[in-house]
Amino acid sequence: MMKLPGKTVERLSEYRRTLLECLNEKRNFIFSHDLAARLHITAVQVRRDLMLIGYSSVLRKGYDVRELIDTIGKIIDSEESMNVAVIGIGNLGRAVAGYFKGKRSKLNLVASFDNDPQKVNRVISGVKCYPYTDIERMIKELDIRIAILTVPPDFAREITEETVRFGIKGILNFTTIPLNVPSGVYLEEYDMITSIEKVAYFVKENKIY
Amino acid sequence: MMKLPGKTVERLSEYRRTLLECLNEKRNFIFSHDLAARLHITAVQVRRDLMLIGYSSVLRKGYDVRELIDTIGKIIDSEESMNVAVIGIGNLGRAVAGYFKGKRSKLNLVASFDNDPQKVNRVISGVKCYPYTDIERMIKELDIRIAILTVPPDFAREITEETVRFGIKGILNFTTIPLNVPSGVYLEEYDMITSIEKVAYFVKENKIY
DNA sequence: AAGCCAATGTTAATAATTTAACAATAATCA
DNA sequence: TGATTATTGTTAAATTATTAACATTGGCTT
Repeated sequence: MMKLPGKTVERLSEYRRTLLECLNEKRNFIFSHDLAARLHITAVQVRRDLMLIGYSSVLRKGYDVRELIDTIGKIIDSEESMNVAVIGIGNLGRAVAGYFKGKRSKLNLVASFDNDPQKVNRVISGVKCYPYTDIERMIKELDIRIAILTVPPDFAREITEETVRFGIKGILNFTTIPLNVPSGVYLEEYDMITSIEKVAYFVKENKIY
Repeated sequence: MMKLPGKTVERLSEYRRTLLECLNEKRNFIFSHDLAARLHITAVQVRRDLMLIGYSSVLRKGYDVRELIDTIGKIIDSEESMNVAVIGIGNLGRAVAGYFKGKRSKLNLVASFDNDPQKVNRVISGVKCYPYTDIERMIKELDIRIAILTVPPDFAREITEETVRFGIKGILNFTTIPLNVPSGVYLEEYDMITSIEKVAYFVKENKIY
């Protein structure tokens, strides 16, 4: 399987999320245009993405929800499950940890890290919290591949450098500090202020006050 | 000023954030390639975006940091400040509220909403929390234009319908439920699971275990 | 002060992404 | 059963976004 465009990967994740909702609703089949409508995109987009991953429905009663969930999993999930840690278990860190609960998928949240003595060595939002001094040991012991960074900005660069040195291969950075990582490490950054400012801009431009 | 592409708006927000960091570092001028490097994009991208907003540096000693911050503000901020509310003041809601603290900009977080009796009528992360029953009154009284949605998924659709009915013009949806809003209301959605799955996918594809 | 250098603004080219168009085909129904 | 409809997979076109190319210009050097 050729490497997919990032945009397509994102949508596949969204398709799966939506399909799982369908299962909840006891819907076993879904048309491309239904799936599209739920995600505010076009049916062509859906069909094209599924084409890219080589999925065919055969039936004309829409896609088999369960089957498609599986197919998407085969593409975007890793063979065995991958371990994840949240670094900085403040409000955002706990929110992230909460999102993992009850979520299927091959991603296991196996640890969090923080320095607050109130938190260290306790289970918070379902994950054990370790002190930063244990980070090297735990990354190796638990085979952690992905770090979700929710630390205060001042601390972001330092901790990133460490996690990378200790073997982390992917970072999702929620801090406001842009990071630099060596090649071979995948970095995804998200700044919620940017999203809010974007909303504000388009609200302003609509001028429907 | 013509309406800008969403991508450019996002980058402008990021430019400003970076420029504010520059001020912290007592840097008063910055070259396009410096700014670009900090954000992992190209210098051409920066120059092109600035061209779009009609900014010229005149100097060849880089952009005047303060001036550029102002210019970006003139483009992406609204004339008077715009009021924002966080709906659902759980972990994620508190994290969002925390991000607002110490942030300049024309966006004021003026309220949060929740139904937990532990939270209602108290100040949490710097904002007063109101019960959902007050939502109509407060949106109008405080002239709230933007809602940041951080409620449990089951509640997302219902509360969205209400906020829109009561006059909200922009929604940033952090829940896992895709929303539908009438035209005239701007909707931005972000699902952190998608980001994490994207990271996992590219880690897997790199295959540098 | 003349000439070089470095950085900019802008147009043109390229690449990526989305959308449109349409042929193919299973399901439906007269 | 045969025609019709609805939906799919896929190629081609259009759009959007990024990058390259380059002329311009202020500053610096000698």
